[in-house]
Amino acid sequence: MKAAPLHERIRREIEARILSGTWAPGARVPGEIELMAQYGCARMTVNKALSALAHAGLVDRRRRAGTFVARPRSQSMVLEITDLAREVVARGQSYGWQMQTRRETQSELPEMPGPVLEVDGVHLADGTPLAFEHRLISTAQVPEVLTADLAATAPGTWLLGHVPWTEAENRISASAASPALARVLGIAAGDPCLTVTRRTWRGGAPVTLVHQHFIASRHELVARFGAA
Amino acid sequence: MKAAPLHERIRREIEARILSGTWAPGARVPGEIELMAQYGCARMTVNKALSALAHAGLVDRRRRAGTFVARPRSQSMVLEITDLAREVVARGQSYGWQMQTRRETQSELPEMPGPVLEVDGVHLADGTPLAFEHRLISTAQVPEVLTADLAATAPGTWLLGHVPWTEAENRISASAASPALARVLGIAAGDPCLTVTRRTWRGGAPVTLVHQHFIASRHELVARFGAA
DNA sequence: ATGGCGAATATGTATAGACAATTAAAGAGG
DNA sequence: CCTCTTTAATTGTCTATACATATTCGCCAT
Repeated sequence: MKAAPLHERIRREIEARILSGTWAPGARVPGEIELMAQYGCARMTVNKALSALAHAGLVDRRRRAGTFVARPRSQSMVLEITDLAREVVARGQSYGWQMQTRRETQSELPEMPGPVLEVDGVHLADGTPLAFEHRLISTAQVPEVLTADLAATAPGTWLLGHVPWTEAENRISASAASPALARVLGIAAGDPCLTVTRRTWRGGAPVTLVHQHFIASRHELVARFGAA
Repeated sequence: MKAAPLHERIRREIEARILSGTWAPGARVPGEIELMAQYGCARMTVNKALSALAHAGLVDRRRRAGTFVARPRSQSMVLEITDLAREVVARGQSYGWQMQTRRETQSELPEMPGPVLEVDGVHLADGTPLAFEHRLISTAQVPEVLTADLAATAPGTWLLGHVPWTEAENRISASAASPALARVLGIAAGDPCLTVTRRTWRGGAPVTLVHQHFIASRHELVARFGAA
């Protein structure tokens, strides 16, 4: 067995009763004093357990009123957007990156104004195209990127190892491949593509804006949440 | 101003220094004793701040070694999969649900065996089709669903208000509409669709399995993370 | 009934101290 | 130079206590 800390044990036992439905949404959870007596420990210990549950959104806590099982609201899930290179390798395929264009320019886009490095390229899995990527990187925010060898390392991979982000936004959509996109990916025009548009900021300032167009038949995004 | 608790203030100040790049990934964060002296508070207080940062993945803590700024790994984002009805209404459109078939049956699917309620239907936004949904709900896990009026309330909405989940998985992909799907959605066969397949479990037992096919031009998924 | 007001109560925050667990680093021995 | 052992630094957990803060409840006056 494992010697789980007490606050962890308390947390898990309460969690189990909530998830099993023993304590229905809206039901009252025993107060800190009560649990403290029940487990024979200090209030700080049960407080830590209950605070963790509140942070996870499993319970609502209100002063004077008490602690209650939260009613499920939205399925907020963790979507792990890992590095594409890592993801491909994890699937047992070989990863490749083919940079096509790279130029420094001045962006006029309202969502990312100023000097940018613009990079286009194709991600390959086992030598065949997987996705086309068009990316802008703010050189004002990330001047070091100008010295990076983005022909050897995909920009996403490079950024992941060098720049932390504070805010990010992903938009996921589907579209039919344009003739130009189809040519680059080696598919037929009109074939469905999964498009991911990702913007990241650091402290309010835009860092990068990327469009990735995946060949629909070769890629899907998987988001998981919960116990392993 | 706000009267932020001390541990919150400490957390935010450290967080700011990490995100601004003042403290680079791998750099050492002052130890608890040092911060304790710096802020003139008890160790539990700085511990709470640092623990929160560790929980959020911003720092790594190792006994004897110290606390270090974590190097960014994967962009793990929170993808809010809200209820479709709510989402449509939030966009200022009217929401509608049109159930098409409903039958109790025995599922042979390995990922969801046993007795299930099978529901097909179309989600409407402003009266026009937005997505087709095919759903299985385990009646062993959720017997109450048999008495729910799923013609009036979309099954997703009903489930969200009645059943908590412990584990869930989303798969997001793109595909071309089959003739049958195109007919139901009122689009042309071959038009791109965004497909979301969601499975949820409660304590290891499957609760529901749903396929949602969105008309690509009318819907995209948005995932956000970070400060408002 | 109704609306305001005070008091009881549950949570939130913080302190000071103690011991346990982990493990990097220094030192001892070969 | 390498390996094993010891040491010590640092985080992890827990206690017992105290006061702060928000909010519900009931009392009281209207």
